[in-house]
Amino acid sequence: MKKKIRENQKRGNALSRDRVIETSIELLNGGGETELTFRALSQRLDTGPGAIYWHIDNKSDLLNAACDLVIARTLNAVPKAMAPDMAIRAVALAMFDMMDEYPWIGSALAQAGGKLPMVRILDVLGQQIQVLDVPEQTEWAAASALLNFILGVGGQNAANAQTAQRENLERDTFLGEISNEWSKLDPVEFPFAYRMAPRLPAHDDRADFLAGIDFIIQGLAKLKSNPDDF
Amino acid sequence: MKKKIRENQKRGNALSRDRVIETSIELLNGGGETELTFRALSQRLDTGPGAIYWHIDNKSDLLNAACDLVIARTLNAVPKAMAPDMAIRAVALAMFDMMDEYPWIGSALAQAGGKLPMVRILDVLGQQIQVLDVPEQTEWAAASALLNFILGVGGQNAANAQTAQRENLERDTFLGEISNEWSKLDPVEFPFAYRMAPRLPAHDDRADFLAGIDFIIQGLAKLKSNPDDF
DNA sequence: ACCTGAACACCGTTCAAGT
DNA sequence: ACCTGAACACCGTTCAAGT
Repeated sequence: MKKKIRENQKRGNALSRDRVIETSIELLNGGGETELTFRALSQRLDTGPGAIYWHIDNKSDLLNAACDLVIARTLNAVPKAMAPDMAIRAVALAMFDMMDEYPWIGSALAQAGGKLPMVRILDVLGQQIQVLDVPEQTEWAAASALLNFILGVGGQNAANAQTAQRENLERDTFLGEISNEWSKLDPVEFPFAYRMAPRLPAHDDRADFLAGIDFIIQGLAKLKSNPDDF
Repeated sequence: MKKKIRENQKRGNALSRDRVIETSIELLNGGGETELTFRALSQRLDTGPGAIYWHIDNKSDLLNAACDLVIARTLNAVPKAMAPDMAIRAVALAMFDMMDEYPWIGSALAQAGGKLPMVRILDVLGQQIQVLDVPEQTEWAAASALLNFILGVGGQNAANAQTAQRENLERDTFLGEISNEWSKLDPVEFPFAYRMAPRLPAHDDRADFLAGIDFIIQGLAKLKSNPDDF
């Protein structure tokens, strides 16, 4: 039996942190978090699982780095030369669209507290908040309110995508199922959900997201004009 | 060797869905998600792993049920006979305190899209939104903005708790570490985070959370008085 | 310095067999 | 109807051994 030749290093196919991360992103984009295993990854990189550990600390480091790369690229592509409130909307929408297209990002972000990917988003938001000229002691609360709302939406989106994948459903039929479940709830115990059930399938996630961002921005504006309310 | 007698069923120790869930909550409260395994659970219930599957579909069903029980109890204990905006604050704070004490709740919520525990929170918020008398087509956006913000904070809290546990740190020293990392960031690339770093250790999570809720409520109020802005 | 791949210590889940 | 516990098909991670 011929020995398998795999001298990647000498043939210019050398493993590198960047290649590991790029390939991880391919796997994640393709099939979500479930697809990213050290075995699948090493197979695609034509190497052994152990080799990856030379370039990466552990799985959470890997997920974090993959997430960070995608977020940095996305944030860089957002034009920000506009009024601060518009820039905040633009950044938020870019995050929404990214997490909508690649749900794994939302759950990766949820796992990385205070880490670089999160800090990137926070910082861009915070810069605009500064331009908005809110009182200094509320800058942090404002930026992290926006961030936490974005992370919350991204997390829910990721959870929905994963359930839909597990149950092998299209996104639309998945929403239909939830609507159906909600309409079977006790209208006395769950009046709101029961009432919202029929609206669920037709509603526009993206518009709702933007409305949420607007609530926060408007709340900030009100604080500026009426600081005694706070 | 004496045969181990374990006729739980006949001795009044019969397994039941409720007992499985209560015991799961004990494990989760004790050591977070890492502690909840079918092996640990079956050991504590003095049975085999397979027995649990007679009462429960799978792990996500289990986590969901545990989460739902805690949330239902917490929500029931919140007094809501007050002005709607105050009731919203009370509910939100109750959620915050619960997720602060038991971080696993935040991550369990993040995994359960559209499921009962989430619907409970949404519904209580939505009921108060209705009393607030916002335009009908923004009720949903308002309730889900509040919900997503709460879920975002809970998710971050859970992530922080887990990192702190993994690195065996107290909550305070953990914040100190993050502050330290942020102060080493490039102040040109991350001006906001760099500037916030020194404030991080002393800041009040709970107050920031409440401020975020207030931004949204104030944004809603502004919408009411000035609907053309939207 | 970097890679290999078998081995380790876990998981959730299944299922034939028991009572 | 309910429980038992070995077995299955996976994981992430380690590490002696290679180049």
